Amino acid sequence: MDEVFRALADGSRRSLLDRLHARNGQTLNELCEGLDMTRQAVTKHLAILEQASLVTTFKHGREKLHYLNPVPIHQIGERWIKKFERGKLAALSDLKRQLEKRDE
Amino acid sequence: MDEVFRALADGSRRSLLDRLHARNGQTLNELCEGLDMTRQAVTKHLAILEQASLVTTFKHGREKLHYLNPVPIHQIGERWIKKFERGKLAALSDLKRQLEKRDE
DNA sequence: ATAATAGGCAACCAAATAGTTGCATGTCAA
DNA sequence: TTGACATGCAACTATTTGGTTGCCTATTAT
Repeated sequence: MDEVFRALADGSRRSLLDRLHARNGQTLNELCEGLDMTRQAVTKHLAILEQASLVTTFKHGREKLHYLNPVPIHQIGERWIKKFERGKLAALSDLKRQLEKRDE
Repeated sequence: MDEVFRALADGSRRSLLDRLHARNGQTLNELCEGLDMTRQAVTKHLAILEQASLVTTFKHGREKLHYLNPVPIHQIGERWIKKFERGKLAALSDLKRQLEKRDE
């Protein structure tokens, strides 16, 4: 879980995930296109995404194909976001109360 | 959005959010209790959470009260996680297909 | 008034991060 | 078979990050 959060912390990596979400199974070079970064930098980002199991790769000849693994993102939604969704209204009313108290 | 992801990347910060989720409106010293970190380190983490609008603070005398702001977490769920939720099944079947192809 | 308490500020440090360049390897096509 | 293409590996660098220590300020309680 920690690795997933760390992987998602970087905007370049999130946009790589976006690209794969738009078109799954791209090669490294395809993923590099239009990015203001060297291929090696992209490789490193993809390695971090792979370590976090957000991306899975397959070798096809001399090409490396990158596929999105949707499971970890789903888990963050289920195990983390939803937990804070419960108690959201209570937290909001706590905040509101304090904001009003401030103006007394 | 970027600041929120960055803030969530650190485990100590996520556990501070957990603590506030368990009991809202804690002081700095309360949030420090039991943590293997100096008060100043905690202060820095809280500052990052505050910058990302995940936490809002109010001064009450010499104490500083910390309140959870549930909105950014909710937004990540809505704007980010849900986006990948759509297409999740397609991505999973892409993955499965490639895994099977590997064993040919 | 003064001591204790709650927190703030700034300088410093080590390790991690995001990026680079240069070169090597493996695969495909002419 | 040889050149072009796709990717891998390693060393190096600058910046960011997570943490520390030391001291200062503001508020409360005795």
